[in-house]
Amino acid sequence: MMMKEVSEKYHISPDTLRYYERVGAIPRVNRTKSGIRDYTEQDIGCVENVICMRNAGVPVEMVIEYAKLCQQGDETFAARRDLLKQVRRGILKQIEKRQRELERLEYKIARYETAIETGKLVWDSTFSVQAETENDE
Amino acid sequence: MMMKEVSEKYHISPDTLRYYERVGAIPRVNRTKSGIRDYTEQDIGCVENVICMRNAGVPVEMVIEYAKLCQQGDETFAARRDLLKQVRRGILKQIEKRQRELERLEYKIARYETAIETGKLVWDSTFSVQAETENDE
DNA sequence: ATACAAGTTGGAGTCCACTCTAAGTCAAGT
DNA sequence: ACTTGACTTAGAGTGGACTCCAACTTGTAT
Repeated sequence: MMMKEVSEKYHISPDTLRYYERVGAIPRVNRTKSGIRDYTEQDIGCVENVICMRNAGVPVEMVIEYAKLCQQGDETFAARRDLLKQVRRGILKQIEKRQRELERLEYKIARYETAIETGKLVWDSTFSVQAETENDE
Repeated sequence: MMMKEVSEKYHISPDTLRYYERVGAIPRVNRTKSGIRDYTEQDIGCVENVICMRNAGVPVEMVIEYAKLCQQGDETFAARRDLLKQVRRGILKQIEKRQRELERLEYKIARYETAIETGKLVWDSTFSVQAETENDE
C-alpha cells in the first residue's frame, strides 16, 4: 500500500506519515527498489496504532516509546503492557476532566436557557471548581 | 485576592494568568493604585472558567470568544449558550475518541497478559480502526 | 518524448499555549 | 537606608506536533 492510499484511508497527510516514521513512532517502512514506501499489513497496523493513540491525546513521545519496545521483540511484553496501562490511566484522567467540564457546561447552558426566557442571568457562586493537584494532559 | 494566591489556589503560574488576561480569555483585572492586580470574585470566576475549559481541552481561542460575549452584556445570552453547546459537542467527541482508545487498550493489554503467560503474542488483524471523517480536537 | 502525478530528501517554517527574561516599581521589614 | 519579595511591562524564547518548501527522481499515460 502506497503513501497516498494510506494517507487517504486515515485522513492524515503524507507529511505526517513521514514525520511519524522520522521520529520513530512507526518503524522504518519498506521501500520499492526505487525507494518509495510500500506499507505492509504490519506497517499499517503501526500507523493505526499511532493514529488511535494520538486521537486519544497520547503524546507522540509515548507512542515512540511503545514503538521502540515493539521493535525489541518478545522480551518486552511486560514493559509494553505496563506502558499501555500507563496510557490507560492517562486517558481515564482525561475522560474524567472532560466529564467534569461536561457537567459544568450542562449547568451553565441551563442557566442561559432560563436567562433567555426571563431576561435575567442568575449569578452562580455555587459551581466553584476544585483545582487539580496533578497535571498530566 | 492577589496574583500569588490565585496562582497557588489553581496551580497555575502567574505568567499564565497574565497571558490569559493579555489575550482576553479573562477580562482586564482591576488593580490597586500601584497597578497590582487584585482579583475580585468575578475575576476569580473567569479564571475558573478558563481553567475548566482548558482542562477539558477547549482551545484558548474559544475561551476568548466566550469571554468576549460575556463582556458584551445581556444581549448575548443566546450566543453564549450556543457557544457552550458547541463546546459540549467538541468535548463529547473527545470523550468518544478516548473511550474508543480505551477499549482498544483493554484488548491490547489483555493480549499482552496472555502473551506473558504463554510466551507468544497472538497477532490481531481483528481490531482494525475505522478512520475518522471529521477532525476537531 | 514528454508531461504529469506521486514520490523522495533535508531542512525550514508555523501554530498553539505557554514560559521566560530584562528592567523596573512598590510596600513592608530590619 | 536598604534588602526582600511580590509584583509590573514588553517582548523574546520554548516545546510539541506537525506542515511546508525546494530540488530532485520515478513510473505511467498520451
